[in-house]
Amino acid sequence: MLKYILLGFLNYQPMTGYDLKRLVDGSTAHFWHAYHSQIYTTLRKMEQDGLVTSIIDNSDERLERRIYDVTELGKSKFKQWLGKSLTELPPSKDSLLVRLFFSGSRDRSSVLDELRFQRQLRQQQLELYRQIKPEKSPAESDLIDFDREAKFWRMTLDLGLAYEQMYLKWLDETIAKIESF
Amino acid sequence: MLKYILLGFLNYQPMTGYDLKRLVDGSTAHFWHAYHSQIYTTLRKMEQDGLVTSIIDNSDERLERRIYDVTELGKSKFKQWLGKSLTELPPSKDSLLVRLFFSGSRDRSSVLDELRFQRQLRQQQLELYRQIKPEKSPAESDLIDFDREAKFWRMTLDLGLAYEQMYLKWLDETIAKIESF
DNA sequence: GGCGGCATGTAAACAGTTACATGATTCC
DNA sequence: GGAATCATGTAACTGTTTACATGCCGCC
Repeated sequence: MLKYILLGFLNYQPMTGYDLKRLVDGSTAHFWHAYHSQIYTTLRKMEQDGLVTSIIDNSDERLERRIYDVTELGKSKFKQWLGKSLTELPPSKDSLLVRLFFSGSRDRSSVLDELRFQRQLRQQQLELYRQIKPEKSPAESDLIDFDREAKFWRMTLDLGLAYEQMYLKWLDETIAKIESF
Repeated sequence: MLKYILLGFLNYQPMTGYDLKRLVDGSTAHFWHAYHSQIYTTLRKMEQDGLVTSIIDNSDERLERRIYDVTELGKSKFKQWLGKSLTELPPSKDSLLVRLFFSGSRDRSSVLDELRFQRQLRQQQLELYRQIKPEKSPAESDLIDFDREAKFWRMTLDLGLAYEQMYLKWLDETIAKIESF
């Protein structure tokens, strides 16, 4: 999956691993995050597979930057991937729910502390989403063609917002339930 | 993570890999799914690590069933894990959103087809959740102590229901938006 | 002088997925 | 007779995470 995210961004412009990391953090991280280590190794793998090429930029003298660009093969594989619709629900994984599921034997206060802390984090995440303006940029404004692109970005952000609000509501209800046990 | 789910279930009763697979499918799969292959290999790994023991049951003659039971070490590791609260938001991954994010270059009809199909799947998932009654059982009713346990199970199910409803609403809105481009 | 951020990567471990494999029983 | 489900597992691969590693620059 990460492979396609990187191809997707490289379609806009050649970039370094670090640029890609920032783009991912500023946009797709909310529904697909990646560590820098994975980005660098995936780029190397993609180069071996002929999906991207890289050149070393020494213009800065003291720092070597490897700039990646997508190849024709990369472009076609990306389009191929976009062309094949998902036919299943993406599986979701939520370790908080796993923990709650098995919390029958835990102290009430311990469970409540955990849920209240998650509530804080969700609230912060919601504020963060609210500050994002897709009209302006996904961290690197001028890279991307913002007619159609921004609309799709906006839609994914809308789900993020709805998700956090739903989650907060559920946390509040769940905390209240446990308090009244 | 799967390790703790398996320990959690084995705390109720000794079981085979297949029993665990069914329990997972009938309860935690909505927030943490696992393939049978992973369950079997994880159980072997856990046995090596001393978290569980297994005995081979030949009572059936034609079929060898390996029955796993949690050890004291397994029980204590499980409690230790439950004791350490999550301090971060569990990362979420949703490949549909990745695809939508990069759908600026796609045909409108292709995106719409994909979203409409996801809508169907989400609707089915919602119906499925609505049929689940935690009061009755998580597939194997008599295994579990259903005072406190069922309440926590119910809470995770509530999130599943809220999630599907939120997702359906977002899909409807998003489909409408794309239709009106 | 120390800290944080920029910028790059590798290595090892762990987790998860897909494919292969077998054989019995039950339902149509 | 064939398909589906029960029931068990292994092997190979892919993907992800954590830890290790380095060195510069700018700020306080």
